[in-house]
Amino acid sequence: MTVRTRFAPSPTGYMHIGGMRTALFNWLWARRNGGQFILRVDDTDQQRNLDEALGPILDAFRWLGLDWDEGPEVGGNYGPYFQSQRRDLHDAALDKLIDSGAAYRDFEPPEETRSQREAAEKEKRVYLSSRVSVGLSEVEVSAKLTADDAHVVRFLIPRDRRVSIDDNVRGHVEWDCGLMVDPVIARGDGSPLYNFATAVDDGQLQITHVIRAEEHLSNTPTQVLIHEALGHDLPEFAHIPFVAAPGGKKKLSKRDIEKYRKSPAFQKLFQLGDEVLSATGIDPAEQSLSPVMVAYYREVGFLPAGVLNTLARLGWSLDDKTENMSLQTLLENFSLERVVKASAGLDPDKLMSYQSYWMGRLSADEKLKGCVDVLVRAGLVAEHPDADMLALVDAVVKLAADRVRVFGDILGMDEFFASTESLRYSEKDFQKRVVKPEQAVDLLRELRQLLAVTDNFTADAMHKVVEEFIQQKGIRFGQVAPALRLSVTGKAKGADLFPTLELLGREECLKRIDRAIGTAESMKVV
RNA sequence: GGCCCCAUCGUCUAGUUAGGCCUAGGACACUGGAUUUUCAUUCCAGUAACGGGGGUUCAAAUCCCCCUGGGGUCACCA
Repeated sequence: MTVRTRFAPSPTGYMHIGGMRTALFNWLWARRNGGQFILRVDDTDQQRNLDEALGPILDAFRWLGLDWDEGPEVGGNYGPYFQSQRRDLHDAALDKLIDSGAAYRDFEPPEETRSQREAAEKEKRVYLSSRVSVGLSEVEVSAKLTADDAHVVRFLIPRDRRVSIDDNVRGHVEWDCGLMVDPVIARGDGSPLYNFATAVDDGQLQITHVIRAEEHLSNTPTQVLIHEALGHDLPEFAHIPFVAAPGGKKKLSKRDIEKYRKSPAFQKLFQLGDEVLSATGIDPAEQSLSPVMVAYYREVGFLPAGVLNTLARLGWSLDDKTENMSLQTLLENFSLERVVKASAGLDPDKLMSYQSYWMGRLSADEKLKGCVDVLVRAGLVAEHPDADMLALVDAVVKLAADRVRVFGDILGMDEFFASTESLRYSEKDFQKRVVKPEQAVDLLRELRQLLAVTDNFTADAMHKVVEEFIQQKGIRFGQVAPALRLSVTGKAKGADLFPTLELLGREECLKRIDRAIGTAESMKVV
């Protein structure tokens, strides 16, 4: 039998990173077994703007390179792939269940049901459906239907049974039906509810493996029972652990973003993200983007490979030592057997480590393209840059290769793209390395004269000049380099100093040094 | 609270199905050192875990029981 897996997102306007991991495992399992991966959109609730709500989800799949064999945009033989358009299927299944007596129309007022439930809770007794409507005769039921009495359809739980599954991750799990409430499977108007619609759809779509997050485990007995009543072959189940928040054990959730912002484990990621996002004109506080969403990583300049690698290693391992895995490697080795049972916290440090690894293996062309893209978005480089600009960016990227872990890091090297006037100095560092040290400004002035007259303004030549200068003065390199770097780049850290000077060019360097000297002196006077 | 799930370094994990090769391996993070005339990179080294208690056995991280702890879920949401 062909393996068929599915991912069934509700169109929420964003793709959750944990959901993406579930989707990845589904995709991997289908592809590994030469089967099909299906995207079904669970939009039972009337969606306001489907494009807006579904677009970001499909974008996330495309970005990561996960294709789907059936679903939105591509169609397929088991469609429609929007749950809202499958109503006739649900209706037919509902009729079947009612006719066979597996489900019943419940006319009990909701308030009554609720108060019974509350009473049971108060008395610490298990609540079970009253089933008063089950005793109604056919004539009574049709009378009530004709009178348009409000009702819901409930599935009749066989209370004398136990349901069990042999979960591909969790092993044998069993439930006592005698403890289960008859679940509502459809509203009075016949519109289906999740547990029911899912069973109908999974059956009709011939899904062989339901791979989903652990929080769905408690829905499983109901769905199994509905599958049975509908005469479906039961799919295999695999309940994978959910993705937890960094440093915690709780499910990673969009609602807790503000909490995450303050969490030490998340700090560095947020800081990086805030810098890149605000530089590219996105307000990070607006919450339209956060590390809970896949799009966040794309905007900050992560690589699909880095994100994919991180996701795959969250709850799964190939063996006792393999860490860096491409999608291809994952594809060749993925197995449900090696999925871990315990929930796993997303670790931003490890994410960054995988990311750096894959960034390091990226071709020069792709790296350049990614960096240019961010620079353009940040307005540091004009759209459709000319060859000179491309060459400059390329040179910067190569010069600072180790520093560009995500494309957004290139924004931290704005000194190469800023003019003398617009270059910003880190005030604190400027004080510390230029203003405060005794002779810093004097040394800088002398050095400036030397740099102004070297034959070639190359890294090597400059290196030699500075070398001779400090020997002659009897000082250490550390007494001139920091001030020089700060004057020219505005920062205390950066790529190799001399190649940086060369890249900036003599004229620009001298202007910046002059500006720095001027600024430092005016500060000293005050 | 009911039901269900889970439990190895700070974190992600290997080892648990077939008990001995485990004085518990790897990775990230952290600390120290080397290289780098700055920062970063790179390299080397180090710190660091089987939640507790009972069994079974010649032998238990691995099997059984209990406890503790953590988590998920309990809608006419999906």
